[in-house]
Amino acid sequence: MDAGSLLRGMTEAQSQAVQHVEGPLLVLAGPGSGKTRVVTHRIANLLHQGVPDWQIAALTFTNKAADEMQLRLERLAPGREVWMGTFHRFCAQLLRRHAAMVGLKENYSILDAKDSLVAVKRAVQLAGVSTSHTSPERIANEISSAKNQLLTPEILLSQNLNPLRAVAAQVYPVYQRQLLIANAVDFDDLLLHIANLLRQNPEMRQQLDARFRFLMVDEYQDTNLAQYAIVRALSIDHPNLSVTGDPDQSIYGWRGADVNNILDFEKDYPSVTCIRLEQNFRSTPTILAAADHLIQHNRRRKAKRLFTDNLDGEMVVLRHFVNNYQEADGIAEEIIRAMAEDGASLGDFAIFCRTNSLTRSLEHSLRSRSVAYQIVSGVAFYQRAEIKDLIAYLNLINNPDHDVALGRVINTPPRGIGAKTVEHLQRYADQQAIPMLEACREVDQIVDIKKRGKTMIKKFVDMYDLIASKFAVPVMDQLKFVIEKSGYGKHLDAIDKESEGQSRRENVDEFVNAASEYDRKNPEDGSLEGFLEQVALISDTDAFDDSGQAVSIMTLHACKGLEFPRVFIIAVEDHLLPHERSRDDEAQFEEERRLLFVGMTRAEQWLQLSYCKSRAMRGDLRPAIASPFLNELPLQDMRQIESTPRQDWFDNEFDQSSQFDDDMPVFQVSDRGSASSADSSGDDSFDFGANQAAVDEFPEIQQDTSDVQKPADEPSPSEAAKAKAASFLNSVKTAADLATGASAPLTAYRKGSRVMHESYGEGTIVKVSGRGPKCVAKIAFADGEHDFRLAFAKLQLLDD
DNA sequence: AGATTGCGTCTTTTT
DNA sequence: GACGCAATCT
Repeated sequence: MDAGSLLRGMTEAQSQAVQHVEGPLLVLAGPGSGKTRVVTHRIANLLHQGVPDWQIAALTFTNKAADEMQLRLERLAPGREVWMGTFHRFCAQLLRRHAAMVGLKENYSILDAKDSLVAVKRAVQLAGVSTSHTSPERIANEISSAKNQLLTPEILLSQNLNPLRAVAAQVYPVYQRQLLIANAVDFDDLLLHIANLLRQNPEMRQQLDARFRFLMVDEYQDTNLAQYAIVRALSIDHPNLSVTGDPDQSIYGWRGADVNNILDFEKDYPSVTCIRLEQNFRSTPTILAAADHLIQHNRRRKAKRLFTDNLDGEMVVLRHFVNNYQEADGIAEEIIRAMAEDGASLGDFAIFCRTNSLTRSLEHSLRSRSVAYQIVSGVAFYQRAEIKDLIAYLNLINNPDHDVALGRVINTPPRGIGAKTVEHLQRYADQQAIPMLEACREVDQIVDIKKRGKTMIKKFVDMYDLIASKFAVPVMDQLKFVIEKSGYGKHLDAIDKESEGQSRRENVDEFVNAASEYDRKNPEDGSLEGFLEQVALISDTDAFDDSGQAVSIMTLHACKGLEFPRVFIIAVEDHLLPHERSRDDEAQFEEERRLLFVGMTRAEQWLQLSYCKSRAMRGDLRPAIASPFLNELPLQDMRQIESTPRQDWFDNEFDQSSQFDDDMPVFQVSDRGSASSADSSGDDSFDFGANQAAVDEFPEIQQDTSDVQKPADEPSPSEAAKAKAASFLNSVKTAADLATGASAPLTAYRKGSRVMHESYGEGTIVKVSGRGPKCVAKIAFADGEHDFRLAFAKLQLLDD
């Protein structure tokens, strides 16, 4: 491809950016302004100008963004290999080469957030600090933010201001020391170590600066101090740094991102060329105007003018619903309607929400209508217990010092090595400052461990040596060997037999496939180490499949960088968007506004915002209030749809005869209103108004309730009991919704079991009898009919 | 040792 | 609703 055709169809501003070769470049790119296109074309142009592949590196925040760029570049400049990837991957690979300089070995492991929390907990114990007024999570958070700001343990100790920081400062050095012993790093360390290396080794910095002569950073508004330091250090002798971003899309302030990095870029590099991409090629003018209207309300902001030549489209919809179930149903219905009438396809739709927990009712509604969906960043595949277990085995093989991994597998499957024994092992390891596997090998030295424990540990070490002896074979073979020899396979089969539900074995098989896929892609340089690195740095957002025929559901954070023809944003309500934890601080409040801005600007043709009158959260039905952001939209130009209230059971007279009305739609059968959700009645933010009325009106029901929940030792109903009664009524309402002949996805507790979510899949309701706590529904499933009883707070499967 | 159960706590966003 | 923890049972 020649230089001329690289510019075809580009605006003046775009082609200027593409043609920029030497010197710092700042591209302020509004949403949908063709930023990725500009970046990839610029890389192609650099190559065309004779810049060697290896002198260029493009840093992104997600693997998906990197893959997308890679793909597009391949079309522009086939066969050229430019390094593209996330900040974390970039640092991980550099660190492999220079591990020794920070006291690590090159086979170091990367801890994910969960693993790192485990390590922090251990460090808290060892440091001997009290967590009475804080939690390991908070401490971990504090350490993480310290790392993001490039603060060493020493600095943190010297400037302890608030009590939480002071505690974190005590734990931080202990934690760091343990990570070194375990030959491991956490996510933040990847950046921190590299930033420190670059600062402390001028020679190495110089070399790398020369090596990565042309550096590009995407989403620059989301860089934190560590990332900033790295980028700057690599652009001193060769300041061919090009950054793209949009201050209005900065949504990671909570993670240490600093918008000033982009706002002050011109100060850092006075000779910068600044280009603004303000023309939007994505959305209709109506959508763009609504988003622009909103973002104008941010005070701390660089003024920007967004415009588009696109044709006018439908009005933005602002829709109100009675509750979240209706909201979910309404969206599902709209999707079905748009597909039937407007020729839309499943992949056109996306649903965004503020928090992950909001996806639940959506799932129910879509599944019950057989609308295919994918949840981006839901319960992650790699976070499932069985997958994490296997990864831990592999980690321990690759890095025998990995204590977190050892802690995870030493008694999984059960090998008779109990908590007490592990504790003794850990203490010994801490004393000797050695990894725990080492301690296992020296188990004879540990006086506290009984003979039986010693034998068990020796057996475990033998097993380890066996599975670790297969080093340097394809990862898939290694994995299969582990599954067989560790006894984990048998263990899994036992579990799968025990609980009929989803098969863990299937997940494991999928993981084995992933391993074989890795082997196939890396026939030469494939190694366990590489596989583990890839697995550690993969994010759930990356699993998003845009070719698939499915509706996409994701958080507002996950939607950045994506676009969809039709977008729904749900729960635009106060305390959710803006989130209650971000309401008080103005900077955070503005970030919430940007979050909504990002969501709105993903839409190409059609956009709906919705909010509810009440929303079920944590088992309780809570009143919801419209988001203040809604008043900042051009409402007169939008289509507002009010809810048409369904006959809600507790909104009206309690009419017993109509309880099992056959026409009543089935909403959701679930275990709403759990017994543990009590004691919230004292809280002003809870309103049991409607339910409370029912409680007062039907004392006999309340009597039933207290019978079920408490063995008659409480004389008069407390506020808490009333609240429990209210949520109980909620459950009864659910039973009332069971209409004969309807089909419903059913999730239930198995009687007497702690197993949550025993899913029975789709079933048809054959018969409903009784009511209240005695209500029994007979439901036919593929494997036959089962009776379900709605007991207090739980849907129970009766004995077979 | 291991399984089970009840209880208390926390629940935003993620590389 | 999810999870960790501690008390209790098998």
